[in-house]
Amino acid sequence: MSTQSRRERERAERERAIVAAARDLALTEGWDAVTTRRLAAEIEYSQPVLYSHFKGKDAIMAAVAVEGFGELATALASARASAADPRQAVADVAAAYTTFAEQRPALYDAMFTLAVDLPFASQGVPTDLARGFAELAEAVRPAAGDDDLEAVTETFWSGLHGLVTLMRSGRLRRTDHDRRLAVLVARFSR
Amino acid sequence: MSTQSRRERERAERERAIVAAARDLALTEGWDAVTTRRLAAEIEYSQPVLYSHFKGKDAIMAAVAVEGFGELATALASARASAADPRQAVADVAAAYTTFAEQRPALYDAMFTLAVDLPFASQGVPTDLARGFAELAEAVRPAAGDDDLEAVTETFWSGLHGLVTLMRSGRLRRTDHDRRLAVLVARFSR
DNA sequence: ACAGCGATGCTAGCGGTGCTAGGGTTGCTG
DNA sequence: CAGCAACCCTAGCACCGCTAGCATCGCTGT
Repeated sequence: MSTQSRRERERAERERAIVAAARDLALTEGWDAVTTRRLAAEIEYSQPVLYSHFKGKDAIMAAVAVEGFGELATALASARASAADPRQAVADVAAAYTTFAEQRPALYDAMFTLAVDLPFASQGVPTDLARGFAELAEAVRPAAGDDDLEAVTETFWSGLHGLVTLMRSGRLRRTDHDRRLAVLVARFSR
Repeated sequence: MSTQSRRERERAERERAIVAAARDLALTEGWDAVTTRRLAAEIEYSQPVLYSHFKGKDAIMAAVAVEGFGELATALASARASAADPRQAVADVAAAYTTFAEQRPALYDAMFTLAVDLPFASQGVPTDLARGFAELAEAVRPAAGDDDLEAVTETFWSGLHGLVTLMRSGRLRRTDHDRRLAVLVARFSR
C-alpha cells in the first residue's frame, strides 16, 4: 500500500519532469530542439519511458500547451480586472494577449499552431480555454452591439492571433505593432 | 552555343517540374508527404539533383509559395473589381481571401505559416505580395478614417489570417465562419 | 526465508527524414 | 581521337519518432 503510493508519487513526479523539461527546452531552444532523445537525457531515463507516460511526442506538447492555457487565462483576467473602464479593458486585454504570445512564443505555438490533437474535449483544457475566452468575451461585450457576442469574440480573438503569428513569422514589422493593436482595439471598443 | 541553350532550357524545365511536383503533392497529400525522396521519384531523378536547383527543401517550399502570392493577388483583385460598391468590396475581398486559403490550404501554409526563409527581399515575391496587399488596402481605405492606412490594412489582414488559421486548426467551428467574417467586415467598412 | 512472478526500464533496432561525399559515365572541346 | 569538364547516381551520414524483447529489480504468497 505505502510502497505503491510512493511508486505512484514518483511516477507523477517523473511525468511532471517530462513536461517541465519539454517546456524549458522549447522555451530556450525552440520546439525543433525538443526531441525524444534529448527529453529522455534531460530526465535521465531512456526514451521508452516517455511512452509509458505519453502516447507520443504530440501528447507531450499538448501537456505543455495545457499549462499555457491556464497561464493565458490568468493573464487576461488580471488585465481586465485592473482596467479603469470598459474601453480600456479591451486595450489591456489585447495587450496582455499579444505580450503573452511574444514572451512565451514556444508556449503559444504549442497552444495554437502546432499541436493539433489537443484534448479539446476532455480534462482541464476546455476549462482554462473557456476561462480565457470568457475574458475576451466580457471585454468586447460592450462593443458587440447587435452582433452575436460569440461571433464578435471569436473574430476579435482571430485578430489578435493574426497579429501575433504574422509578426512572429516576420510578415509584419514589429515596430508598428502598437499602432496595429490600437486599430484593432478601436474596432472592437466603443 | 545551341547545345548549351538546350541544356539551360532542359534545366529550367526540370526546375519547373520540381516545383510543380511539390505543389501537387502538397495539395493532394499535405506537406508532410512532400519528402525529397518522393519529389525525386516524381521527377524521375535522384535526390541530389534537387540540391543543384534549390538550397534545400525549404527553398522548394518557398518557390511554391511564390506561385501562391501571384494567385492570391489575382483573386483579390478580381474580387474587388467586381464589387458593386466600396462596402461590398471589403466583403468580397475578405471572402475571396478566406476562400483562397480554404481551397488551397497547402499553398496558404507555404505562404504564411511554414516557410520562414522566404525571399521577402528579392525577386518577384515583394511584387505579388505587394499587389495583394494593395488590394486589401484599397478595399479598406474608405474605412480607415484618421488611422494610418497601412496599419489598418495590416490589421485587417491579420484578422483574415487569424480566422483562417484558427478555423483550419480546429479552434473555430467552420459553421460559424460566415458570421465571423461578417463581423470583421463590418468593423472594417462604414 | 525464500521461490516465483509481475512490473519496470533498458538496449538495440526499424523505417523514415534532410542532406552530402565520391566516383562513373557521358558528351563537348581542342 | 585524347582529354577534360559537367553531370548525375549510388551509397551513406546523422538524426528523427517509435517499439520489440529482454534483463533486472522488488513485491508477494507459502
